[in-house]
Amino acid sequence: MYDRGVPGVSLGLRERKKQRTRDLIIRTAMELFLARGFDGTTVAEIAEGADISPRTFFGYFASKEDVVFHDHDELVASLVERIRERAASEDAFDALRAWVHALDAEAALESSQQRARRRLIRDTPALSARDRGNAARIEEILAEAVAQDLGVARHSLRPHLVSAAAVAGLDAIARLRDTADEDQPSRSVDDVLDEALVFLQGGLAALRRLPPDREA
Amino acid sequence: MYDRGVPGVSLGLRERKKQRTRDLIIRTAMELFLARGFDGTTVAEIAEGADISPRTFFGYFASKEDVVFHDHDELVASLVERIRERAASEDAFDALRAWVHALDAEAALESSQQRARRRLIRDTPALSARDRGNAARIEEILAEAVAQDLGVARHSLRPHLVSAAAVAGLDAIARLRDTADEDQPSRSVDDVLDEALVFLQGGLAALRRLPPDREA
DNA sequence: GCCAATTTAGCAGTCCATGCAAAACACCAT
DNA sequence: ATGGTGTTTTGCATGGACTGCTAAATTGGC
Repeated sequence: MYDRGVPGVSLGLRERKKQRTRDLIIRTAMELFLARGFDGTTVAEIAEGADISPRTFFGYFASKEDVVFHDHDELVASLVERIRERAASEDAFDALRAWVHALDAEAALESSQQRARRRLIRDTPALSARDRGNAARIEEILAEAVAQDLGVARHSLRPHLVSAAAVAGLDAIARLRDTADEDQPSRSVDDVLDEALVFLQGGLAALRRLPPDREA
Repeated sequence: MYDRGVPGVSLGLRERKKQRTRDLIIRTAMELFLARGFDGTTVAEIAEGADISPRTFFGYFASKEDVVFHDHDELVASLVERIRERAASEDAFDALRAWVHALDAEAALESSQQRARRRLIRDTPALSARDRGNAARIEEILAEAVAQDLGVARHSLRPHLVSAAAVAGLDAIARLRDTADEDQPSRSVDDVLDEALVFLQGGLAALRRLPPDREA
């Protein structure tokens, strides 16, 4: 019943098949979404394309949207882990930067699909909404880590100011990837992240010259 | 056909009735939402309570969600106007602060309903998502104004860092209102806004000590 | 009171999503 | 290989948001 988290090893045949079906659904759905648009694609069509019954689709994904964000949980998990296991010398930003870097290396391989996906999300209102929800979750995670670093309460203002700015930086990076190599490579990921970090560290420094954060 | 924007005056009887129906729908819907939850209330029930046909409901609102955010358009319009008409001596933050203040004064009157509404939004996923979308729109507006102030391009990074932090401050203020007067009044609105402003101005100052913003 | 425009209603239909129970399937021990 | 067992898949029925179309009711102006 329990997956021991070791990937690729010792999955029963059953699990393998489930995994294959899941991948097939994702691949089929994405193709259709890109061809006909998200709203222009029905669950029934995805099911047909993936050779399963419509009902089965919902056994794999709770909603049509979930297919588009199929990797979000992993992504969040990896960020959480990276932050939780950061060295004592690392603050939350260092961990964030390292994480983005690692991600960037992976993503470069399949960047054309990634871009198509981001474009799809961008011009499908339902998906943009969901995407912002995902960003909000990341912001929350960062805020918590920053709160630790600063030694203040989880819900106090400063960590949220900081993490909001950091997420804005991440957003800019995503946008940057979308438009990359259409013209010149434009700014590098590091460049943007650096600027964001300078900004929020400067902001924190300014606050430190004031009375400390009161209240939750 | 055209509403000349003068409120309360010279609206034909037809428009008046429409307005009354609209208000009735809002009032009815909100009561039901608060009593049975957003998901636990059907459009059919709202229609029945407001004495209209279900079909007519959709003549007034494009979706069930829209009822909850019925005032969002006005709100955005008022912010846009306030920012557009700010004095030459005012920057975007000054305008924002003035706007929040004005809003705060109004809202104080019906704060109990406001709080109920915010609670509803907070614990209904669909509504939270929509709310974040609204916040994103405000962030966009602010970013544009800040870009003007800074004399940089609309889509460059800094305005977005700044406006993201500002919106985080607004968020904190909203949260603060939600929990207000359950215990002591806690921090004042100004207090939070000030801190946010110190933060982002400190951030900007730090950036100014670096090469200027390259690229869009 | 009548005409023209607008608002409301009714109806049929699409689509997402869910619960439930039967069928198909895979795994295991014998 | 065979039957038992747990899991996955499926079909069927249902509920609910939302839309297009068309007919009816209402309203304002004359």
